[in-house]
Amino acid sequence: MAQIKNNSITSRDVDFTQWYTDVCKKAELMDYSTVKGFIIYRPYGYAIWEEIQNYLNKRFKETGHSNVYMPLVIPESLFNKEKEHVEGFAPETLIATKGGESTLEDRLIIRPTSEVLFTDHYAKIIASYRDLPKLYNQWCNVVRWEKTTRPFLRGSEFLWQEGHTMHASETEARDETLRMLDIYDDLGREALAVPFVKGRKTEKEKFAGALETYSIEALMHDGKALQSGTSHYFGQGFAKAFNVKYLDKDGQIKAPYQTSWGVSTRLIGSIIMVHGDDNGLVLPPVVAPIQIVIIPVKMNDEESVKVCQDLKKQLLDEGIRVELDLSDKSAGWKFSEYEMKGVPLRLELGPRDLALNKCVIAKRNTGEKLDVKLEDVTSSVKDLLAVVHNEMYQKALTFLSEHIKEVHTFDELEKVVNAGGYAKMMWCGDVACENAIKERTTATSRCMPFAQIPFDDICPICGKEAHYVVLFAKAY
RNA sequence: CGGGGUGUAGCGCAGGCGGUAGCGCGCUUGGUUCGGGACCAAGAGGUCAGGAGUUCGACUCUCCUCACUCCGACCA
Repeated sequence: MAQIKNNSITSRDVDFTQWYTDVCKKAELMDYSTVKGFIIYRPYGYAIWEEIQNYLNKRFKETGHSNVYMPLVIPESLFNKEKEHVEGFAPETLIATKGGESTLEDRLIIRPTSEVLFTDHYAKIIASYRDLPKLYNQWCNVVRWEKTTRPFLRGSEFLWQEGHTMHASETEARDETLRMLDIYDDLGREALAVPFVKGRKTEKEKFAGALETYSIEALMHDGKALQSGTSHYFGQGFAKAFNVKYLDKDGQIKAPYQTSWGVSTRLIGSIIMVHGDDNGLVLPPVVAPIQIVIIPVKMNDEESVKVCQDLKKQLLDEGIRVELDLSDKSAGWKFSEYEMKGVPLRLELGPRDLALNKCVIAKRNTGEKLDVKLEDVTSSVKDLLAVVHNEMYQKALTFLSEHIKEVHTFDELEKVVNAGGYAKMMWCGDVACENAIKERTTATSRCMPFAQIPFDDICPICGKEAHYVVLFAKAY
């Protein structure tokens, strides 16, 4: 009945950082490799990523995007064409300088992002307004030479998708930027059970080379924010730098308007830190590699094993990701193991259940155990998966709303960000105020939320007139 | 790049006075178990991170190097 104390992981409230690392490893999501900052995505962790891919690929294709694949390397000469972009990424590029025995004249940058490659390619394939829009996406890995690394949150290499699009009009490109941000928001609400704050980045925080950057921000259990996805509007900057042009209907040569957008395996970190507890991972059903695990309580009881196998087949037929664990570990060990791995539902079945023609289904998120008649298992499981998702989302949403607080003074802001959560502040728009906040509290501006409802006239930092509602928080 | 920490069996850790290494978990085999991380028995498993120095002798002392990890500055 009672939750067993799990000695193998650190408690969340004792040391959140250690808890996070413990979960990543003990739930078998990843392992460290021999190269710093490069992790091994183990099958269970990679499967979560595959479920995220499934969701997004469906949405991307519905909205007219095609998947492509670009090279891993970017010639340095090409990379240098867009100035702000270069300055933003130069400090963290990994560069290949040698091919075989010969030194490379034009060094090859391992892509940190692929704006350059896409734009260069677009210059070749776009000639007419009839060629627009171009809606491409790629799933790949990128490399950024990070100083400090943490599994899924910040790695020298990570997996992501990057969409890159070209449009004939500014309006269309701006719409695209926001449409994709909405899809990310849907991903959070419908699949990850993670509520995001959507908004625009300040000048200081926006992407190198973009005119505008929008982001989805999630709030972790320890009160720190995590930028979980971004969508950028580039205007014609890259297009002009890379000489992308087309002949419009009116006979004029024009440069197209560009966007890019991406989410990465960082989302896995966000799932872990939003939903996890002291017994380990808690996975939202939509992306859980195993949605329900069946555990026969008495291993060598032929009758219950047979019923378990029948139930497994029924669930499989309904498209539910089910696993039946017939290994010779004890039932208690299995309970703990699948809790650690965050499996949303567990079905227990033993002789005592069989006598009553029922089984027990336990919900990972609440620990509740329910008696379910054997003939109702399939329909109950479907319902329960939906219930678990909703409960997880609502819980996270409540936590988020309780951790957004309006502040009117610097002291209040400091108190809020130190306690964990977002300080909602009216801001003048001057980067000097952002810098002052960062210096004193280490918190940064996360975004200017779309719902801009002013609640004060002056910026508490400098005392000048305030124009924007901004959220500040300590962030990963 | 600055500051700390750790490197001994797959994992987590002991160890010492300088004399060539041990515990727990895990793993293998056999048996008994099975409703919240079962138990018994028998096994396998080690260039003590690397290099140099001191010494008759270094896993232990000295110096250097490397790796990983955590905290800051930078980023998804």
